[in-house]
Amino acid sequence: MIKNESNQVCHHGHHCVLQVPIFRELEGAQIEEVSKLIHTDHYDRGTMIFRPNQPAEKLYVVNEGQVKVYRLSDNGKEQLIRILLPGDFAGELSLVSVGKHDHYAETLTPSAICSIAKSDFDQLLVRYPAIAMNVLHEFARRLNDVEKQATNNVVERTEKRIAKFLLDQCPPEKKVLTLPMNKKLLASYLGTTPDSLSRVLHSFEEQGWISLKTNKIIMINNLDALANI
Amino acid sequence: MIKNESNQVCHHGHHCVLQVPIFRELEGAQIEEVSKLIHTDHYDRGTMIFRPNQPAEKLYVVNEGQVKVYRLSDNGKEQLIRILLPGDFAGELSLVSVGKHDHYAETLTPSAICSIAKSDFDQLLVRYPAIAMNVLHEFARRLNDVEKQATNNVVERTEKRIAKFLLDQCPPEKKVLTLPMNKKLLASYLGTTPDSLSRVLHSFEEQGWISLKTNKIIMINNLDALANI
DNA sequence: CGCTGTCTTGAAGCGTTTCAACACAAGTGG
DNA sequence: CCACTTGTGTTGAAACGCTTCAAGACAGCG
Repeated sequence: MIKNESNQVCHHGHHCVLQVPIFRELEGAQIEEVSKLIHTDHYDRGTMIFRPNQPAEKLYVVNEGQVKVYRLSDNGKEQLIRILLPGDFAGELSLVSVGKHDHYAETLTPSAICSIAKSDFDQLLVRYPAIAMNVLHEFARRLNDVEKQATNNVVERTEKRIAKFLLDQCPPEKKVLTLPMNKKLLASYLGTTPDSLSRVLHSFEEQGWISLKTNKIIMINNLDALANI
Repeated sequence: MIKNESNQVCHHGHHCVLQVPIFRELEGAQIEEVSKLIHTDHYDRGTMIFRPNQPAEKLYVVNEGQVKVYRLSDNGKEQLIRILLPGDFAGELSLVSVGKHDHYAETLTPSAICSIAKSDFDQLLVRYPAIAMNVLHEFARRLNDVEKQATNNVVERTEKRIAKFLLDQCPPEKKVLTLPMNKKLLASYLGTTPDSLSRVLHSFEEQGWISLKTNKIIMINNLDALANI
């Protein structure tokens, strides 16, 4: 058992596999087998896991830490696609014939990341239908999320997108939320600029709907007002 | 064999199954089995296949025709998610636990659509890993498409998005493209308004980069100019 | 403590939408 | 087959929302 810089605990061997949701149904000897195919690496903060035009030959599963997946537009802007948390995976392009990544994956914190070669993973899927089903469900969930966000970003005003995000993130009954990333990234995720995001948040605060506690902690005072923007 | 209003041919029974890409590896008795679980319906133009808040209990596969899948934003705007062509499927939410649709699916032309109950489909996936793999690949491909378009819509200017779309649609060597939908829908797909789309297309024409032949046929005269906007 | 990067704030500018009015195309019924 | 109807496409002028840029405040981290 190892402790890395981010104070998260990492188990080697079998437990790595068990922690990953898509492998949750495995038992006994199966775990042994799967474990042999998986390789876990530890990365410092700010490490590039893969970049565009690199051959996509592995599937990556985040075990600990956070990884940002983003794209660079022609005009050089960074557009955040999503933040991977433990259990999330990336590199799904390696599952299809198009063999090149077209986005970046970069660690935000020190991270432990499992990787499986495409060929090995293909065999696992055939051998253990339960894994394939888990992956399928995860894909369906993500497909829905992305489609939802895509339409949102295009159709709704910036103010509304931000309000919606706050409501989504706000845990029920708690009314206090911690932003999962800094505001520069959040702005990119919401399809706006840090400048506009800052302006909107402060205007919400002026109206008394929220209170900005620290840079990453926000208190919601008026859920209804935010919902009705 | 039946001919419907759109002059497309529909085979009943086994052939319906064979036409669907995700079932392409099936043979002989397997086709028999799968065919029993699939029900094919014919719909007129403008029929709603499913709508939000309806329980999602079936997976739909388009056999013939076109189906538009869209969402309605709070402010009532229709945002096109995608157009389903023969072989494409919808209702993937029925694969995950969240049991409600949150978008609309409506036929654009007279269509033949296969449906499979969620429970039956689940069994098929477990029984025939090849089907699961096909679905997985299709999901990965779509996930990538949607993510790409989502970032595009947010980061790039309207002009550039439209130019990119034209280039994407333009068949290599042919330089003539037929729009897959009318301009109202296309505008929604590209995250803009019919007004703006019209303006941009006509400005492209004024510069000599394209020629608007009919409402749905466009000739590309200068690929490089469009690519370098 | 001082450096570096992030966050904030104002003023100016630009792209895009909106609205209304008209042209046009497609589909319907006499 | 033509006139009618309905919906889609076009065009201009005005208004709006958002980004941009620059400059300063602040926070995090060595």
